[in-house]
Amino acid sequence: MENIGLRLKALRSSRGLSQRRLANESGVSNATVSLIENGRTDPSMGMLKRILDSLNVSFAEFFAADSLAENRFFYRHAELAEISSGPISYLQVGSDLSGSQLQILYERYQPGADTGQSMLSHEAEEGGVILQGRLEVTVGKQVQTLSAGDAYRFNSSLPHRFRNTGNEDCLVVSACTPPSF
Amino acid sequence: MENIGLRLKALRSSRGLSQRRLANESGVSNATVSLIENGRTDPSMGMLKRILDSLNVSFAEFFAADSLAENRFFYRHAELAEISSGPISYLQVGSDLSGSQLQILYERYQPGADTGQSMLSHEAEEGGVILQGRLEVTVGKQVQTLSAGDAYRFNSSLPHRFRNTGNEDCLVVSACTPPSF
DNA sequence: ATCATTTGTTAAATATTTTTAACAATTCAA
DNA sequence: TTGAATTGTTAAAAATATTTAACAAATGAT
Repeated sequence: MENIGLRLKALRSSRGLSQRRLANESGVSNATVSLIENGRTDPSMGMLKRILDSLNVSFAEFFAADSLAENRFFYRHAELAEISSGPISYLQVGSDLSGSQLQILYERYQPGADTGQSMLSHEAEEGGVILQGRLEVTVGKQVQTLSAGDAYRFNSSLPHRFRNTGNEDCLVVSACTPPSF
Repeated sequence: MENIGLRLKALRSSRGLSQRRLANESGVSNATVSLIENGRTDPSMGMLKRILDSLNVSFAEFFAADSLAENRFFYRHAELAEISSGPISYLQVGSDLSGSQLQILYERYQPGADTGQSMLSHEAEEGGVILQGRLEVTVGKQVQTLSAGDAYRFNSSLPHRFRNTGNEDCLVVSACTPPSF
């Protein structure tokens, strides 16, 4: 049950809980949590259920990530999938987009962060809304600096580039169809 | 874990398997299957997985029925839920219809099978298509004998009755909204 | 630095599940 | 009807999971 352990560990740490804290709230021992997470035991349904209950996660939700096509509707911020970090971090809504036509990202650009001038393009359509900071967006030969509340939208086949020209982090929510990476 | 046992039992019998047969193909003892089905034990995830594997059902699929609104879209014939057997057998598309407005059934009437003249009615709307055999349908004061390709449709508040007047099994696909049982 | 918490892990004791092996009840064939 | 095979169930034995209680390592506060 290696897989179950890994998934539980990810779920617990995404909520910022310690093994003991989770164990207490679940009514199981901390040893149980440890053994399950490390795949050193084959937990009973009852144990797993008690733990998932205290996390407000149903069996269905817990195992939903199994299906290739995801069937989850709601995601806590801590559950967003970090598909890239560094000067630009991308948090994706949903972890498995196979079979999906839509990709939604929560992006954070550190000051000076730049997607580069490579101007790479791909066959898709994308757009986004700026939440905080300043973002210089280049599409084709046009350049604009956007700030909180502004938005963009274009065909991804046009060369494009993003750059944080401000001195604070820039936050963006973007969407792309079909998913680009 | 009462609920899980019932679901497993439904799943197994819908495939026409005995406890021993399923146990052998899963590599567990028949006692385990019996204990789980009757809720007399709290099975380990490993045991449940071995059993579900041999049924070609993933955890995600098995627990998907947990969500009140089902999120499955496709059902193999062997997965239809047998909600009644005997002279008239009803196979339902989907096992949990709570929250759903539509019930779809695959019905088999043995020769002579009769829903009875009780003419009970309920507040709903229903209809169906005959696939094979002959079916005498009574609605209010009207009587018709339908055969393959024919169909029916009426408000369930009218008294109605179904009877197989032919000498071969009669197959019907019906729909009802809201679900009647 | 030091002490006190808190972290995750693990061995031994306990509790539970799982198997083995039997049982009665049913089904099928002759 | 009979015997043989299959059904689902269950008690006792065997195997395994869970808890208790300890440990070392990391963290935080004074």
